[in-house]
Amino acid sequence: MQGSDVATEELKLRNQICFPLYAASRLVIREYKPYLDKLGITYPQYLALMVLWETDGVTVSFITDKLILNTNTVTPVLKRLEQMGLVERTPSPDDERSVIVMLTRKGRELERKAAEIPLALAGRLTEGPFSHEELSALKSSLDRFVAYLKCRGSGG
Amino acid sequence: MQGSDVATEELKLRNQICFPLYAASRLVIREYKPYLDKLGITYPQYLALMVLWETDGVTVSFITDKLILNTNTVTPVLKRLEQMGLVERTPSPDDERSVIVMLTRKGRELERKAAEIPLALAGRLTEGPFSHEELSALKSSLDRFVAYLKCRGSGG
DNA sequence: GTAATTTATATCGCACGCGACATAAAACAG
DNA sequence: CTGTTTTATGTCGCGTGCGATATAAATTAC
Repeated sequence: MQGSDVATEELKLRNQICFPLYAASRLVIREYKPYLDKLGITYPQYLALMVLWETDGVTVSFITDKLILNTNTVTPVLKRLEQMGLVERTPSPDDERSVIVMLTRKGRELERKAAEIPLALAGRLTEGPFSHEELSALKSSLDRFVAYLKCRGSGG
Repeated sequence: MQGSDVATEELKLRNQICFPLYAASRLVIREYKPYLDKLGITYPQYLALMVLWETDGVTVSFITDKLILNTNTVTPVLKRLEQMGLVERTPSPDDERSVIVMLTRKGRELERKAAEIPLALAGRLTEGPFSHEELSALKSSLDRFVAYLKCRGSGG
């Protein structure tokens, strides 16, 4: 009977990890919202811009790989960023199938305005009851979690 | 200069916690998909049903509180579950504003079919390079994370 | 008791997120 | 070189997720 209880507990534990992940993800994005609103962008748009701020002039598939998202999600995001005048999309001369995404001057300027965001978010977390060690361990586990689950999508 | 570096590192750490959360959430939901497809339901629909499997005959706001979602998200989910014949929505006799959500026989029967899901997901995680301690610590941190951020939404 | 306010739920619009499918260019097979 | 396959990107449809707003019932103010 006791062995069964332990198994049940482990089952509960692993089952319940999924909902906290789902809830935490939405809640943290909600923390970003007031700062992103000031820039007039959404969180996925911010993610795409962060990729470009680190490496400008990359293909769509480079961005989908970094964000672990499909083309059918990233393409509309990039089109909206283009409509806002933050990026430009041009076919690659090397491979006409590929599309090169480049920041405009306006897109590069937004990086400076966005610099306050990680500062502000870090402040919000240090206000809370989280030690540096706990956040470090959390990030480390999440990174391994993502690395493990990532490859199970398109063949691994 | 070194003090500044430490600050920069902390900033990076806390900034980068958000993306792993976002990615992990989507990737874990993707792991659920094949099992939920067999039941013909989505992950948010599964969450709503889990609330009802634990406590049947509750109000819409009870479900929104449990799932930390707004009415404008939960109502369409419940209407789809109603269209599938899994739940029934009836105005509360006590308070005509409230809507009581009850499982149908079909909705209760689905619980047994869904029992394999946590088993299967637990299997997938134990296959991976995650110790019981790590998963336990991850869940613990996420729960505190959610509890901390939850109250900052509608007044705390 | 009537008016103003709060509360529970729902509607609307927009932006994802993704499965299924389409299209066009590159690579490959013969 | 021509036909097939693969690859990169895009379109379409559906189901969230949420801000803004609507509606109706309960509560409160007076």
